[in-house]
Amino acid sequence: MRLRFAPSPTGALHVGGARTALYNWLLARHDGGTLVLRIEDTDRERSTPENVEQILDALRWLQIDYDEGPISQVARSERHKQVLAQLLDGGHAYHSTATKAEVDAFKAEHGSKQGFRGEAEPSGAIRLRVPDDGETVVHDLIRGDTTFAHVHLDDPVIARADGSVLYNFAVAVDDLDAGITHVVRGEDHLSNTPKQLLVLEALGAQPPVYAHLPLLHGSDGRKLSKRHGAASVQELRDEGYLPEALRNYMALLGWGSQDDETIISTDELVQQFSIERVSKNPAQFDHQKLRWLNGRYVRALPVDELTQRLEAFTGRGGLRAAVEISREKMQTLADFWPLAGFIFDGPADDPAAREKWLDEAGRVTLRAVRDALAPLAQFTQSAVQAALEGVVAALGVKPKQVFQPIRVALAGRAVSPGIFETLAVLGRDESLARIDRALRS
RNA sequence: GCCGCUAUCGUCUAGGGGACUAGGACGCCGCCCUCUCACGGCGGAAACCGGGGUUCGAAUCCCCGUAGCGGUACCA
Repeated sequence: MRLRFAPSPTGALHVGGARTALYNWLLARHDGGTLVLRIEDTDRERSTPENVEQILDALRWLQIDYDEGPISQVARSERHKQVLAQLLDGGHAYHSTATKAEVDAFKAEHGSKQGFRGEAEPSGAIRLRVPDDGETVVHDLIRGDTTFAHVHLDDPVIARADGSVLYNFAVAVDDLDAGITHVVRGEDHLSNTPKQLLVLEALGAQPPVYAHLPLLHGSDGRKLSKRHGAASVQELRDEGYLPEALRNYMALLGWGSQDDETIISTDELVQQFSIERVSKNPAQFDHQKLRWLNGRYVRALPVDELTQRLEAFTGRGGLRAAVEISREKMQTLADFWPLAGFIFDGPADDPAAREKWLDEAGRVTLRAVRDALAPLAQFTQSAVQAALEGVVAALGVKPKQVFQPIRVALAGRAVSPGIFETLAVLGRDESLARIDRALRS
């Protein structure tokens, strides 16, 4: 199998494109095949080096690698010109100066169901000659056969008047030259496929096998865009998602394993993935489910590994102890600092929490807590726990009445990692200092 | 407008003629666990787009309708 991922560098890589890349990668790795990366940069207006770099960066982060490329499509313009000449010589294509208005006029005259047919002219853009009769059938691994009657097709422009080639032509030639056996791409290309097939047929070439993936939609059922929150791979990375979790989630968007499992490692995906099981209907991208799935992956990570990732994510060091006590409460890497940042930056400022838990009764309790903690020989989690449970028993109050004031004194908020763990991580001096500060304020 | 694709809980899906009183997961609701928040456990509400066929029998096959989406560029 020779597959390809062929993004157009007109913006950041979005999850839709990332999923297409993933599916191609999964198929290539499953089969021991080859994945070719091609950059479809024939739109010179919108294609930029920055966008190319963004795509490469996104693929690197996702750990989706490729075996050949990246190949720039414009770099192949000599070959494209050569094939263009071949089609012109063979009478399969012709120059035409017909404008959009003229095409519309043609249809008005011949009926809206009649595709445009032009006359050969000495100059102008180049159109592919579509046969008047007959049909082109797209054989699709996911959708079965789709028939396109030639009479409905316009003679497509395959090269601009300046000689530069257009997508439907370049794709067909490049896939052919790269020896691509399977074209796996979004369903938005299904209607383009007969044009590409016609180019290949004019060249007398054998077409690849096609598989058109269902499109990805946002939460409102419409095309995924900025409106739906993070839509690019970079944004997802910045929101603290793990690449392995994102791969798992994207795989599930349009595909289900036989036993309908939800958590599937990348290795298992490589083993199980098959194009035949890809569904035909569009899927909506659901941040909620991704968050949940990411939480599962976060919790499955060894503490050292998670610490390393969080240190890279936050740009801070010495996080291990804080990570250990807060990992159960995180769903994304971005959740860490709001939850545990107080350990390093000092207590947060939450007036509502102070008012509720550091009232007169809270302060009385906090003093008792201080007296119980100060003389501890070992300031370990278990020693702290024993001491505090002693305070609870001695005061005869609910545990919460003792723990919440401590929590607010240490963290400045009513939410934090477990209180025994937090005290142990902060250590005696810092803990007592924070308690004293709370009592003074 | 024309061409085409699609149609199972709110969402992602399992299902490929009888095993379906339609299963799982996210989310939601309730209970349990509990020092907060989470995690975890248990339970619950929630779907076969509509209409015709085919068949002894249809979520599954066919047709029509409807809806959504895609294409219809000298964009990709």
